[in-house]
Amino acid sequence: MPKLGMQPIRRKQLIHATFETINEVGLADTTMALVARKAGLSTGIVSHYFGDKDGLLNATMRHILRELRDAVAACRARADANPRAQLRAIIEGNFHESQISPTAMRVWLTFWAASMHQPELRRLQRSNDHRLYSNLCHQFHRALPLQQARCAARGLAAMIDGLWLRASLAGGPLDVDQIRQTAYDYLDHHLPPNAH
Amino acid sequence: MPKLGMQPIRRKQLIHATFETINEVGLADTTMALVARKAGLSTGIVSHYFGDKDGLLNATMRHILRELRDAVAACRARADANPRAQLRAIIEGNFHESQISPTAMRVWLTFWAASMHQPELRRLQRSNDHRLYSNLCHQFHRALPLQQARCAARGLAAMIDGLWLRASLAGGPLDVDQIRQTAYDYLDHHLPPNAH
Amino acid sequence: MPKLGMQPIRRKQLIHATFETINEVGLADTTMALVARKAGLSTGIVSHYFGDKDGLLNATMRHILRELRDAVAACRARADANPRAQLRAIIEGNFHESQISPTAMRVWLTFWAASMHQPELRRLQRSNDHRLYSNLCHQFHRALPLQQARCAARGLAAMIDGLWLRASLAGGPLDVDQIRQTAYDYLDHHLPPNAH
Amino acid sequence: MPKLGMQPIRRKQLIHATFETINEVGLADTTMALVARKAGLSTGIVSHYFGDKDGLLNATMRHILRELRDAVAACRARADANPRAQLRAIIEGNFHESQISPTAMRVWLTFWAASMHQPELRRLQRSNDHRLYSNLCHQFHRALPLQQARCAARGLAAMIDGLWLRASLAGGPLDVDQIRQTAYDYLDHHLPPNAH
DNA sequence: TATGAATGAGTGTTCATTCAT
DNA sequence: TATGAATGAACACTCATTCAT
Repeated sequence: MPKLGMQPIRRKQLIHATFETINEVGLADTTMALVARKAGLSTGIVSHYFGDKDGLLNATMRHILRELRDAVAACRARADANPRAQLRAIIEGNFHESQISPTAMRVWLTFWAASMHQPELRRLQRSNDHRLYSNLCHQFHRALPLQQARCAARGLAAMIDGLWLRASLAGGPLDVDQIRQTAYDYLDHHLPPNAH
Repeated sequence: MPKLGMQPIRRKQLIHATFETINEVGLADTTMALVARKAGLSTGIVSHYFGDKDGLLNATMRHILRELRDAVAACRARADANPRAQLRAIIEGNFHESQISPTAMRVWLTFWAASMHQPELRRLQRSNDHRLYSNLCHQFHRALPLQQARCAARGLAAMIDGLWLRASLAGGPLDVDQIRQTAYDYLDHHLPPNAH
Repeated sequence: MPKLGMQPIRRKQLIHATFETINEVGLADTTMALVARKAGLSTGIVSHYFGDKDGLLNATMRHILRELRDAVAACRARADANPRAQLRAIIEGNFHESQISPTAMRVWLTFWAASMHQPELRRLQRSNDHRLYSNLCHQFHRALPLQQARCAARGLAAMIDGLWLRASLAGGPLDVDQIRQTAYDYLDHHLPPNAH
Repeated sequence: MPKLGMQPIRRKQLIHATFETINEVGLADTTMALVARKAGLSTGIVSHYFGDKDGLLNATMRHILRELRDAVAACRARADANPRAQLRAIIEGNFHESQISPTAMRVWLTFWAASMHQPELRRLQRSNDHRLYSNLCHQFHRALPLQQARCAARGLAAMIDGLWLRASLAGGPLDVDQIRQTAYDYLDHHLPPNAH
């Protein structure tokens, strides 16, 4: 018998290598040979586990979005149940240590751009988008009338994406506190002062 | 007998064709042959006017940013000189008719992503970024203390970019009024009520 | 604990799977993985039993030719000993039920074509060819002078192969009676009327 | 301006190189690089003129069939109009100098085999088949009742194909006279003695 | 100024084969 | 005996670029 249970290990290896490669040279210059070499594997193995290049890229994007979702969920679970705390937790999750590395942001933006012309990536992107807006809207609505809640949610969602966007271009290390503070500041201006 | 003065005409033709091609098939699938065909010209002509592919892409990005800058400048020129009106004019310019077509947004995001790994594009991008922040900061500072002005400017810049970002993924026609309203709403919450 | 006596079983399974695969997708698209899957076995097993791909193909061709030879021999054994009956039996064997399925004909022609550039297959093909000619010649010679017998044998051999060839391209079910009749008709024109 | 009118020249070069390559190494080992090298051109040029490999192979098969058709037509034009002469001319054309080189026969059979699994090649093959049968049938019918004419035509068509088939496997130079004689002999046995 | 024929390096992908288990 | 993970050479095809005209 061959070594069993290699599939999840190899998949993780390759997804990680893809992630690193995209960060280093950009999606346009990411070749399967480069990814395979970074993973320390042969080129043929990629097809074995992911079918083709698109399969690998899809899996990588799924992985990124799942990690983001998990980070947000973890922050929210640790936070109080009141709207302000939950909204702060969503912001915190989106700019959590694990998420805001320059690498993560660059790759995330790369996939966002790619999703404009690749239906499968687009689907993933839009469902992720929608979840963020939906969560924000729900929490705002606990403290604001529906119309205002929707407006505030749209604004905060845009700001979170915009902060990622601008951070993706920054050269040096990010000032995470400042980024988070900008978003918290939005909250302070949009939630009623007495809201918890 | 060579026709004289063709250079600006051909350059415009090719930049326009590049713009359209990127919008239709994405940067990854934009080949010089495709661009040339859309422009109704031969493949060889591109090298003649732009040197190589990068030259064409740089020129195209410059063209886009210049149009954005002009739109903002025009809006500001028409507006009152007071901070609120100027800030609204900046927002208005960024989401002006000429700028917010789905096409423009997609191409703009495409270049943003590409700029992460191409120094020349990156330089263009960052200087454009900086101008937006700088303008916002200056206007906010006329109504707010420096620290608050900077924070508000960071927030609004992020929101403007974020609104573009989210709009780039939308399938159908954009609700421009809603987009603009979201940004105006930010202003209302961050400018002192009595500021003009 | 290795199962004993699997060899003949596995070989039959794999040869049959090869036969079916070639018929379905053609030799060019016949991969070992496809054959193995059709046999319900793993890819590695083929090398185990046949060494390599050529070994499998050689074995498959041998199998086909053996079946053809057996079909002819069986028909001849059932027939009268006189030349006409023997010649008809040879024709009958070549177009016997077991041989004239569209599948068999396609695979047979596939190997014929392949044999042009593969010495081992070529050897098999030529020896088979020669046997057909030789048998025909011998029987014709019992009723005709040598020169005429040779000519008739060449003609009938060519006709038999040609009928297979043309049948291999037919789309629908074959009109076996018509095929056989065409060959019998040749006999009637070339054997002396009084020959038995 | 670039050199004009290269298209027909290059196409001929490449088709000829394909023909030679298939003859030498077989279709399975015919790579585009091999063909291009034999033509003294680069690999990219093939796509430029034929789209892809299938396009090149289709064009090559078309070329072969056209040459065969032309050879037959030329022989028939030179022959008397009576059925026997026309039938002999058809045989002569099919085994004309230009057609019966071992090379031509091998390539012809190669395409026949390939046509079993490639719809476009199959279409070409069948239309060619049908023309041969149709021509034979028409001429036989001038000397025989319809039913017998059809039977004779089927037989001669099969014999012609069979003679090609058997010749394709011959190692050395072909005995063309013997091949032709075998087919003429068929005629003599199937046409009424007094037919012209 | 403009063409498009021609190049050839580089890509994703396939697949026979090997081998540890 | 049997598996299937893993390899890497070979393939068809793409495309930016060059250049004779």
